[in-house]
Amino acid sequence: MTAQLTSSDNTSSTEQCPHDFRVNCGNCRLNTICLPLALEHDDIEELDSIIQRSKPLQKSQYLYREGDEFQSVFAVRSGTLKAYKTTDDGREQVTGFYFPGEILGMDGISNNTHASSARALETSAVCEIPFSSLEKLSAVMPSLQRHFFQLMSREITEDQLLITLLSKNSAEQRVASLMLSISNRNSRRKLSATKFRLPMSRVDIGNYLGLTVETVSRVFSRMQKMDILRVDNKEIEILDLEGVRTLANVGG
Amino acid sequence: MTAQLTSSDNTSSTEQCPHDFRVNCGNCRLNTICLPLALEHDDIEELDSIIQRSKPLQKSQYLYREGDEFQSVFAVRSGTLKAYKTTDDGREQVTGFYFPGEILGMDGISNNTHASSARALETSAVCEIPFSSLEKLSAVMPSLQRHFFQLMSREITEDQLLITLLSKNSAEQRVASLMLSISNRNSRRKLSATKFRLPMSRVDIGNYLGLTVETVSRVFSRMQKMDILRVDNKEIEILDLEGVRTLANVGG
DNA sequence: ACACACCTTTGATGCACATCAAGGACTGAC
DNA sequence: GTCAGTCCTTGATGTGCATCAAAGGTGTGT
Repeated sequence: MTAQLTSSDNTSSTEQCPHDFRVNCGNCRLNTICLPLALEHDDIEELDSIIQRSKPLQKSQYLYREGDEFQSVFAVRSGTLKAYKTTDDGREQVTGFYFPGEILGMDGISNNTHASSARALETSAVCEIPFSSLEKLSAVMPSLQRHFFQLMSREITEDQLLITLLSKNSAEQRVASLMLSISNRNSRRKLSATKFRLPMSRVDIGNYLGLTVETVSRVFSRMQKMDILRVDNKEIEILDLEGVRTLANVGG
Repeated sequence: MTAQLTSSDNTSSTEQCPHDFRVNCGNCRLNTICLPLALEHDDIEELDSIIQRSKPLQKSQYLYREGDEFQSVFAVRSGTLKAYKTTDDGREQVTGFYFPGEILGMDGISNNTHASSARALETSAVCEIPFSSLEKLSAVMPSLQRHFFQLMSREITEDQLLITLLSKNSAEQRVASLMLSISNRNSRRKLSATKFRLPMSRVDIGNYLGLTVETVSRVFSRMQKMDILRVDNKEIEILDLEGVRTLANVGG
């Protein structure tokens, strides 16, 4: 990982608390994920100055709700959030899970209104980035403008992947794909790609993947019998990464 | 519709050909859809100067292919295009249909590579907007920057709608929703909201909606029996718009 | 330590849509 | 015009996942 730009005052104890909000972009562990930018030191400070950090969200607290006025996008600093829409007949559709370093809320730009709700799956801290400031800053920092175009474009391509998954793939392919996705996002954060704790419930997984809880549970059981996954409630261990990949693509 | 900004040289015969590429943004019939901007006359001319117009695409010709280097986004001037991804095992997933006034290609920004392919469903004309020029222009035209952020955000919210549709809704709800979507997009272009010709095949519809051709066909037949739709091959007439809306939301 | 609410698993049954199959309609080439 | 190819429709059958049902597990607050 790249060198810290500053050595600030929060190296007090053994390690900084992941939910600590007294951290700036320059010394944030996640800045290579959230801001893979060729920014000058001054630029980072300028960006840093518009970002608001606040107290962590507790589990199941809302970050924003569908219909709220859109003002900011958010970067996850710690924890996990889910975004979801409520359908006309009152059901939920989970549209994404957001891990540290990832940005959410961009679907609110088009109508100045959040198109989905977001809530914490566990205690989580976020950085709030007021969109109007971001727009102004983007106009004078071409690399920031480009970065946000790219972020939004990535959101589109990821949604397209999910569309394909839902439209064409079996229950096993869907669950295997999600496990791979989480695995990849963990390794990007230098965490284990094969052993992790799921922050979301089976209900949320099923909801995201267009399956019922029962089906998700059954798929996990089958994958255990195949010896490619070990499941202990929310603790997951991928025993055969290649096997999961095959299952995700070739399908079963 | 708003007044034309200029009266140019292409009012020759009765009406300008819809595929004519010698048209600029100022006098384009679609500019209230494509560019609902508070742009000054000079700004529109500047934007106009970066846009490239070329010969129409014939049916089934590619606009771009998955993996091509990304250089431009495109605005549809006439005709219809479909965008689709090819899955690992060689199947197609249609991710969207694009009608006149709509923008496609934005999924290529994130990796400088087109994430999907786009081809014409019928003879179609497009405006090519080189992205590098667009970026530069956006930095000095705040309303243009905002417009593109909004366009991309809208693409995200529309993908989320499709995700919900695929994940939660029955075959009838899906088909009814697509008919409504086409109806709405037609009326935005001052065309009939109840009578239109489908530019895409049943295969494409099924592919987009995650259904087989047979199911799409059967749903059309059922909707005819219910007297809410008249289907004659690709000619569609919505007989009971309220009925279609109910079917789309409440489902059946 | 207990109780209560919620989450997860497993089994039995049913159904919506896929698959397989075949005939008919449209389209373009010559 | 007619032929070949593609597209669309309809019917018969099969299956993957939803639904219904119930029991065991997990965590939390007191």
